[in-house]
Amino acid sequence: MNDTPHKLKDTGLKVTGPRQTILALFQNAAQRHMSAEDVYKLLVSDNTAIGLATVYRVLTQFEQAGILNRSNFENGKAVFELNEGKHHDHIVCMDCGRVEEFFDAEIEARQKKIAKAQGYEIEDHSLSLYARCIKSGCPYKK
Amino acid sequence: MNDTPHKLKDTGLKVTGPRQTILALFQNAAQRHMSAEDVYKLLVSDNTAIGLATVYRVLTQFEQAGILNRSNFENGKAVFELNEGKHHDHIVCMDCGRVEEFFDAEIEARQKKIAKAQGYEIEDHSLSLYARCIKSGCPYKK
DNA sequence: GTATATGCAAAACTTTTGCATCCTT
DNA sequence: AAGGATGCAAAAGTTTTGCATATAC
Repeated sequence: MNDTPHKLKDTGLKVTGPRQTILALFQNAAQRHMSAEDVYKLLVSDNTAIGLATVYRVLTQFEQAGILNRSNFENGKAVFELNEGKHHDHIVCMDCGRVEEFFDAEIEARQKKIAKAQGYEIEDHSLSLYARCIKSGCPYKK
Repeated sequence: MNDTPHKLKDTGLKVTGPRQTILALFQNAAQRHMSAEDVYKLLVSDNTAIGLATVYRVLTQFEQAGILNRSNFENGKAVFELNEGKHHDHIVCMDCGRVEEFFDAEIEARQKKIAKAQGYEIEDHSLSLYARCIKSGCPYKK
């Protein structure tokens, strides 16, 4: 059931307490997208003593190991989410901060085509839509 | 020829030395995309004494006035460019840092459609392709 | 036992703000 | 003359780093 240790070992990272805790946090937390500060606060509220510096180090290592993905939204803080192998882009609600995901093959295809036409080979890309909910679920809907 | 004062007056901003200098800098500089630090360094190398805090304030005011556009690339620093009324997205070269622009009506249309389908109305968006030059112009080409 | 990880504090880096002074209108 | 703008220094916010100690293998 708890395959966290295996997942860590697979990457060559030592299986330490902080790493297991933080990985489990992403696997179980209510919110899928979290900043370093979000993670740290969750740990504190769980009475789990992990230093903020360790949180940053672990998040960076997890990103390099392919366990997490990092995104930079317009608020200036990096947010992380579990990498489940399916690339996607984001819609960020400007009212409530909720983050949803989407994937569009046509946008992906056109990006490649455009880059190539301008003489580039895409290594990575980031597409974020900043929007306002028009559905009823948004708690901050005007 | 120098319509800088008019452009500033039109926005309701007072025509001050720093504002004229910084606007002229964007109108004449070799690079179209500049961070606050880039601007500040250019000013220093021109022996123009403008405080870094003023640079930040002016850039923010110019953005709010619609004179400049702000983008956040993955390096964590905001970059500004002249707003010439034509929305576009960016290709950032990961070797040399060069920034190119593109616009694709189809991508724009699909973004709107996707947001709507998920219950959002787009307010803004940011699309950046991180890529490597395959043409000869890149000075850092491998 | 050795190499790596962690915690804490300090530092780095970008951006913002308080306040006295100066400048535009 | 009055309100807004600027400069400087200090502060704020996020992320990184140095170093002594603790932990995994």
